[in-house]
Amino acid sequence: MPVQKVNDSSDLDAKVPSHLQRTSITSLTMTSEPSHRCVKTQEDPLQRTAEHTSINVIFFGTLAKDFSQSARQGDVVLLADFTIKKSPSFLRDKLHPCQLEMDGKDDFVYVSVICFVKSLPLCRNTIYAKYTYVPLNDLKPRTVVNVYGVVTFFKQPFPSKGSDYCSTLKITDQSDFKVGCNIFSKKLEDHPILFRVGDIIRLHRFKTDVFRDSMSLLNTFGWSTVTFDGTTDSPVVPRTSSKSFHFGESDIRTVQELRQWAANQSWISNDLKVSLSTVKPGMYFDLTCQLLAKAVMDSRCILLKVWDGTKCKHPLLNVAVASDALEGESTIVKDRMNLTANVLVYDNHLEMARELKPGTFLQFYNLHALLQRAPDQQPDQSEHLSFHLHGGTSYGRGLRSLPAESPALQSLKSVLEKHVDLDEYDEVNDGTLLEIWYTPPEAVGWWLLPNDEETVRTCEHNTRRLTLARVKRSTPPLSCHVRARVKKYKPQQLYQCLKLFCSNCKTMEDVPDDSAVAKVFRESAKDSQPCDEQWAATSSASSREPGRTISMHISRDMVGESTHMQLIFIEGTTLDEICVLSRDYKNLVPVRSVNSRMTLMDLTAPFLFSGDKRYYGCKQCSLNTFQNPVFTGVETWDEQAVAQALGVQLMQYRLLIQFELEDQTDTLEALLWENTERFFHVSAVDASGSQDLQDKIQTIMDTIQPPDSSLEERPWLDLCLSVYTVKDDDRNKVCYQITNTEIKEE
DNA sequence: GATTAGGGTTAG
Repeated sequence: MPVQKVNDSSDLDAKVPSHLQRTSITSLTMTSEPSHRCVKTQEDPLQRTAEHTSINVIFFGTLAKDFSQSARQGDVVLLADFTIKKSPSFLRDKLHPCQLEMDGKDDFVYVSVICFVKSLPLCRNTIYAKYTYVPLNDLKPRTVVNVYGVVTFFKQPFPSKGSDYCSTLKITDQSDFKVGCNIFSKKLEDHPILFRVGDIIRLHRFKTDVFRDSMSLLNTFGWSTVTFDGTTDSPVVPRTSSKSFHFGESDIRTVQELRQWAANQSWISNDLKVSLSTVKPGMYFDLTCQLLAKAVMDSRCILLKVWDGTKCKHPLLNVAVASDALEGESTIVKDRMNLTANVLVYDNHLEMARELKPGTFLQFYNLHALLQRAPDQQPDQSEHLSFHLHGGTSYGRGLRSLPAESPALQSLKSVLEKHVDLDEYDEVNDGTLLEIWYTPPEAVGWWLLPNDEETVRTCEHNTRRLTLARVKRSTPPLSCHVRARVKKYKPQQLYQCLKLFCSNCKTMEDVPDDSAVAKVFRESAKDSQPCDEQWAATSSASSREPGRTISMHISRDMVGESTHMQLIFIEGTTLDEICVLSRDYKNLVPVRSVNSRMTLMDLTAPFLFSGDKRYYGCKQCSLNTFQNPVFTGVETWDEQAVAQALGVQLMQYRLLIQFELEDQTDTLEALLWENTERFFHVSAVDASGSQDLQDKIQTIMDTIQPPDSSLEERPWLDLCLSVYTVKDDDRNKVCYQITNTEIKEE
């Protein structure tokens, strides 16, 4: 006879064959007449020790297989035609002195399938043992009981000094008695699933005892726990890792009654929820949040970057982590809005933190808010708020992930949804939302605007700060402000940033290198005879090289004037020689002789040496008025006056650097051109003759873009940008220039 | 197979 199923245990009675008589387990003895007996029993009844209400049943052969496939724990079964044997395990298991063996082909079993709930909805016509729950004020020492309670304190399971994890909790009920409870189990998943104070717990088969004058509970053989959210009016959903457990309408009622009662208790109703917007420095508090990113700091510390969608009133500490060490999304946008809390998780909590995946909802218990200074922060800057989950389990300190459907998360999720545009921002690199952050400080609070840039803007206008992505979408002409880092710059050889610029024809060219200039000098000095000009007084000397004469000419117009030594024309020197001479003479104009007439050198060479400086003329725009120069009416000869007298279009020294700027939204190439001298606090012409000033520029560039630095190591620049168009092959090309910005001086 | 803990702050 195979195992058969019926829908209701009351149907079992109808299945009892007429020749058999039903009996109870307690009345079974070794002398019972088996062929006339059948028993109705249920697995795992409650009160099984005292009256031997529990009996071991052993199935053999196909019956064993059928039964194991049909029956589950808690089912009511009808057994017939069994054999009664002495129980070999009686002394050990304290169950019935007998056991039943089912091995014959005539034996039969009916199984009444009762409903095991994994989740609601309930199966209504279920039958299960009548569990009795003892009010907490009625507990007697050294008994095994079932209780319901509201959790007033709990610790997440922690490793005990023994072999198991230990959950420690305290519960209460309508009697207002507080009872401590310890649960030991090797398996973490068997521990009660508790999220917060106010949760409701049902304990089955817990042993009572007295400890320090109050009752305590300890799990004992056959124990189980089920927990429920304590929120009134929320669905009563049992939380357990167990695949089968009893759960009925009376449980729902009990949970609802406890919820209602607890809601009016001061210890729970006064428990105000702390968020990032309400946390105060020094506080220990519980935080419900979402994990954004994590990074292992060292063997005893993990950084969790979290948010709860609320904006902290204190500046939040940002713990810098190399991007490749960070698991999870970039928090840059949320950092800027003071939405990201950096939580340092220590010691015993690492075991839990290691398993967490970004995106998970988290509950921290006894998190410590601490004001501290970042390592690179100046003492005069305000301290930032950091969060520490210290080692240990005092005050229930710990953390756990929360299932997304948890009622405790409903308010968090609705707050986070209001920031859904931030995620959108991350996806499309759109700067729209950053405008909140980029509005002027007085509008949003000083703490949102760091003052850690290497540059300072000098412009008067108060235009909004934009992201680079926004700048790129804007329509020129436009002035705007950006906060960006230097990704790259050109030229990498900084001496190449020094340019010659003709303000007349807008030609720009590199400063010729010395070898090119020296060549012009050599060619000019070759086989030349000193020129002979009526307007000039000349003195000549032989050089060391045969056939080369060095001549100096001074304008006769100037002889007798105080300025006569201010402008000297020199012929037949090498580049090196004129450099040496220029130390002693204010203005040296190198010339050559063409058919005995004085002529300027090829304008590849400087037309004027003045101390350390060399001045060049524009090849396109210089007029050849040297035939009849006029040297009167000039008080002080400078490069302008000399150029004018010689009919030379003076080229200006300029510094040109092309930056590749970068922020979290985009990159953009911007020139430092018209504003370069102000930016570096260096004049281009001075830099042309000074190694010190060139070194200064190099030092500044090494500060804003340290060699071999990662992006995070590079400082932010607060920049004023000018967006404009230039014609390029009849097409309008949009250009960007850094204007009104200076490097901060130390 | 007994034991573990039995709430009450790290000190980064």
